Amino acid sequence: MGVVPTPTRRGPIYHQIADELRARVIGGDIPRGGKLPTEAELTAEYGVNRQTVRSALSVLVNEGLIYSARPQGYFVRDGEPMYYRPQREFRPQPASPEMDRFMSDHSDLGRHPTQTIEVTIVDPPAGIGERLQLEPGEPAVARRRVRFLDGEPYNINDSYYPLSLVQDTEIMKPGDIARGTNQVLTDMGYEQVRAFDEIYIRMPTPEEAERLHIGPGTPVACHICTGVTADDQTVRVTLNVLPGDRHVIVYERARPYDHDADDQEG
Amino acid sequence: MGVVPTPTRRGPIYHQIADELRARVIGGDIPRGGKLPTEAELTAEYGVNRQTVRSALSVLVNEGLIYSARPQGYFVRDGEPMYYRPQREFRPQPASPEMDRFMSDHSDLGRHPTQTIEVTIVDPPAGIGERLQLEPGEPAVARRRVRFLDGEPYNINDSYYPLSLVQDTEIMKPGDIARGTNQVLTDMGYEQVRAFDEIYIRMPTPEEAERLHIGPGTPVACHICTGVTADDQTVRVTLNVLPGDRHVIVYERARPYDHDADDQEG
DNA sequence: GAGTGGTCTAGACCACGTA
DNA sequence: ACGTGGTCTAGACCACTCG
Repeated sequence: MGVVPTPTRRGPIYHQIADELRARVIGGDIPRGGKLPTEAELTAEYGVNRQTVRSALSVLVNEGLIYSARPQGYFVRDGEPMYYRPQREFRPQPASPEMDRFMSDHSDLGRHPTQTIEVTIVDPPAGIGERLQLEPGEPAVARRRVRFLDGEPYNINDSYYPLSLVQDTEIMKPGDIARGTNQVLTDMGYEQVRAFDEIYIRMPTPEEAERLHIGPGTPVACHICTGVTADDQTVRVTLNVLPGDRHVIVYERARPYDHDADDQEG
Repeated sequence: MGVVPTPTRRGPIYHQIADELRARVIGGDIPRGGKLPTEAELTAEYGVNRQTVRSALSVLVNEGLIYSARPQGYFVRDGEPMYYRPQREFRPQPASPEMDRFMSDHSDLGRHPTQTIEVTIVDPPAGIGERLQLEPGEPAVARRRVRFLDGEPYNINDSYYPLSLVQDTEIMKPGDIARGTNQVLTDMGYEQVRAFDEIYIRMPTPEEAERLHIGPGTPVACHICTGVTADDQTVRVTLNVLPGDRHVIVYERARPYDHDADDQEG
């Protein structure tokens, strides 16, 4: 019944086929962006049913190693991720205050940044209300943005504010705010002096997958930033959703350190 | 042909079934840790073939929402992630220098931390050699650790050093180093004054999945830390692999900031 | 032994994009 | 028109764990 490529057959057939195809890809036999054999060819090559071949291929798709482009076939994934730099230090105002850092960072690189902004009053999603210290049922204002580079979605950036705080302020205005929303809050007497950052890693929800054009096998990082005033009042929660195939989160630490989860072993 | 649950049928049947089951889980009809109907029951309920039901369930498994525990059935995922805190600031030596931060952080919480350490001379994996500024073929020393909490794998922590730098030093010794490896390097005249951090998000390799007991639908964060001396010499690269279902990366920013990828919109 | 999910086969029809 | 992958059915055997 067909060629048995691995004499040491371990586990189900589709695992063996997936292992061999993975080795071909990683070993460079099939280059980046290259085309895999068709399902029919693999069916003949391994002498198994088409569904078995499909099971093997779906393993690699779910690993994010390959993708299918019907009806052209399966291809090895390619593409370098962008850099995502959480801001660590106080820095001077940018040259053009009407353009935010995302916009100015990327327009330098010859890429064309665009974004959509939408402001709504919402019942805050799970987790957001708690971080904003809202009573159950208390509404929040959501400034939702999707950012694009050269027309491709780059990330989701949704900021939430207590409605009681920002009602009838500039923050409710859809569209750019020249000063920046944090400055608006500062001018209102709510300067943020601390921020808590959390990064969760998970698979996208179907809604996120659609909003960001995320394919199978692609996780997202969920960066939640909570801004707090000197009075320990939470005035803002920002939710960033970053597709894993398009981002590297990078930052630099300028001071020496002695103890680090990375490398210290007492 | 069975009950059609959604009068507005969009897309393939297994998507519709997956959507309905997802709604049941998210809506709380099936609580955390609760059991889903069996494949046979769903087959009867929806009047479709078992493979169609399995396709729907595999969608939710790959989203990380449910898991299967044969032969008990499918269950809604549960479990709170641990905190992972990249160190940001200089901090004093811990009370017990022979125990690293991972160990002391978690023994406080009534969890039992353990780790395995293994030191080998290796041809550095892709990406590591470049970061260490090694010539092609030049070997590196790998200190590989897997850390456990209560016997369950928590993360992978592999540090790489140029062999030419650390040959015949304490770093080659498998097992704990009382001073800490960074202190050893400092005492050798290679104090690290800067570090570059990169976080990649992706699905685990099969080897990582096995080493860390990672189930389907669980992405990993890959935290790469590159330590540099005042002479711009790279003396260490650490590779952390964190399963997404067991970690939240958290940190606090103590200074105000005006421009931030999170929230600034000029 | 009974019931679960895991794997595999055989065959069929469809939607889609390219040629 | 053709070949691609996407979906679906029908039926079968297996390994495992539980009662």
